[in-house]
Amino acid sequence: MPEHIPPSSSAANLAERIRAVGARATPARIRVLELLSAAPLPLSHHDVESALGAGSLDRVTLYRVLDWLVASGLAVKGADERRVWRFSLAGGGTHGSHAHFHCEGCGRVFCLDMPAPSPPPLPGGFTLLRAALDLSGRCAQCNGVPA
Amino acid sequence: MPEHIPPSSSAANLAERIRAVGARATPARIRVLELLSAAPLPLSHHDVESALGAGSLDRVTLYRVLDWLVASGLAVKGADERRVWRFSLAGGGTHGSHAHFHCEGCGRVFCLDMPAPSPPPLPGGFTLLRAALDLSGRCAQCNGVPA
DNA sequence: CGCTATTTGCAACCTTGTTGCAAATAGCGG
DNA sequence: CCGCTATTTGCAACAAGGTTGCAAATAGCG
Repeated sequence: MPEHIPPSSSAANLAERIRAVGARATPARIRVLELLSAAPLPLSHHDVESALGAGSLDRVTLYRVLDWLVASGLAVKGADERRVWRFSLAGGGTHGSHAHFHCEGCGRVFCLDMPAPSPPPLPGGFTLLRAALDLSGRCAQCNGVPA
Repeated sequence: MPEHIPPSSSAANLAERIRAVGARATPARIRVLELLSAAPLPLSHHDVESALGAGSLDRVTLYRVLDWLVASGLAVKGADERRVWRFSLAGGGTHGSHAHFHCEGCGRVFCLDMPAPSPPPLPGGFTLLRAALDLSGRCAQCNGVPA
């Protein structure tokens, strides 16, 4: 979720944003939010832990802070290709409509820019939150085509 | 992977297919293959374990059988939205064109009949094997709509 | 400054997945 | 049909990632 221009990443402003969702602006939350604001890519729990300096924040507290960020809508959580949870600031990119190509050879995922698929009809009672076109096959490299 | 007409799912034929890749046709492998053949959707390790009856097959053996199936090309492995590994028979279903709906509430997956999205342009050297439209949101039950 | 609900840290625990090794066995040749 | 050996299985132990309960610390109110 590359969103390189967060609204404001000063500690004071972050504290403000935290209080805005009705919670206490604690050092732990501010520091984690600062990190996420500065990160060009989604961070894993481990990334955050080591960026803060191991032991500087309890492992469990970090899990709770990250989950709280997601629950309060300040961050979003998604699994990467290696099934590691990664967190990034919310709001940034609704991510528009785009497709993923998954290579069955090397397992890498490529993002393709392409028009959104037309929203399909759903059974009654179902609500749609997200739609993704997932393609799979073999990438150029796995097909032996040089980059 | 709803492919309801697997090449052949009789135990004898599955044993044949296992020997064809140069390995021993053991009960564990045959039973797991049978399950995957019959499954309309990719199964998790846990799904298989409980379908076989807990304890009927050692936990570790099942991990090994599943990984062996993937290594030998009989099955494919992929992570679902909840980061759970799911296994399905390889090759079997070109799967036609249809979409999956993933409920973010209960985690269930529903198959929707719908026309295939038009095949998008791929970068040079890439080959397309499969295309799936993956929708997510909340199912009727999780929305409180009675069946 | 004092109070209380919210957060934190800790210790223990669960789940998922892996490793090493001894016992069982598929499938070969006789 | 029988024995043999490489392959599989089951077990026990371990490791990473994640969760829970509870007592101690503290943000932010008046």
